[in-house]
Amino acid sequence: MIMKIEDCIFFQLSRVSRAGARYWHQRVSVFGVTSAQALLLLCLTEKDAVTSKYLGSKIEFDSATLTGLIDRLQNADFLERRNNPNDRRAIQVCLTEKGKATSKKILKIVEKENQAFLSGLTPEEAMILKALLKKIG
Amino acid sequence: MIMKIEDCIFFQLSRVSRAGARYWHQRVSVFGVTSAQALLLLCLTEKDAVTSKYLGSKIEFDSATLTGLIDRLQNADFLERRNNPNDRRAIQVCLTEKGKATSKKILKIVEKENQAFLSGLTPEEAMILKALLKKIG
DNA sequence: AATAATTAACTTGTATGCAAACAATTTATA
DNA sequence: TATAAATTGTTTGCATACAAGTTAATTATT
Repeated sequence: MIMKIEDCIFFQLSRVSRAGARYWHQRVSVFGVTSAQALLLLCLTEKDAVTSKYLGSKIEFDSATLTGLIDRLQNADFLERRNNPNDRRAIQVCLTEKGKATSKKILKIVEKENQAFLSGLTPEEAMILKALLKKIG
Repeated sequence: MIMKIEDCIFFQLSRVSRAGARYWHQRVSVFGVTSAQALLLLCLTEKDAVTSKYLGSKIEFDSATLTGLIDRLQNADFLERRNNPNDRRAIQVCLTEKGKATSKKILKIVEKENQAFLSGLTPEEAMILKALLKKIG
């Protein structure tokens, strides 16, 4: 019954997630993208020319959030929407040349920045943390 | 170098934090508050009549975010701003009767909801996760 | 005391994040 | 095949989040 705010998982997740987003944003802002935009570009290096629905299932973003993210990345010429010939409801999200170049740069630093952000933990603790987070949801 | 999005700590933290916020929001929305507002009210059960600066250091919210949060909680009559006699720049954030009653209700469920949200983990794993999150930042 | 530097909170502008409602299209079913 | 149901993506409205700049008040320095 005596639960301090520091022991509340919802608070701790929010706190650390925000700290991570701030840190990650600082690293990728030199490429002209935000932290969420960088994650979306990373996603597209794994598989290009995908639907918004696919992206939603992959990074678990709401469709409305994705519309906005795709809008801003498209306006900044990192990607483009193409018509899907098989389904005129769907779109194809495709990286532009600028988007490909930028996502490669992000891919190059992501592992190092993961370690840097978790430098307060031992490598074993970092592995455990990632495994536990993966197990939730 | 081959880092999939599922192995990126920034993505995992964002994903699980959002899932937690959605879950927590569902539980506290019956009290008329959002997930962030519920955390702020919890914070005030520990110590009432505090400055915005104190709240910022306690839950690590930006001052601009806090102004908005306090605004909305004040408009819904959960708390009020009082003048601080010692420092006319500062405010005193004080729970109203409605705020006290509501924060007590939230305090009553927070432990159970913590366990429910982490039901996919063993109690040991849940403890380890909380300890590791606490260690970051 | 007069001025400079600092501080607390607020304002502004932009980007998530999500619920709910919507339009266009496709699929299922009568 | 005509219509109902489901699906894809967008729009709208609201609530975080945060950087940068502002105002009023306090503290430090000359």
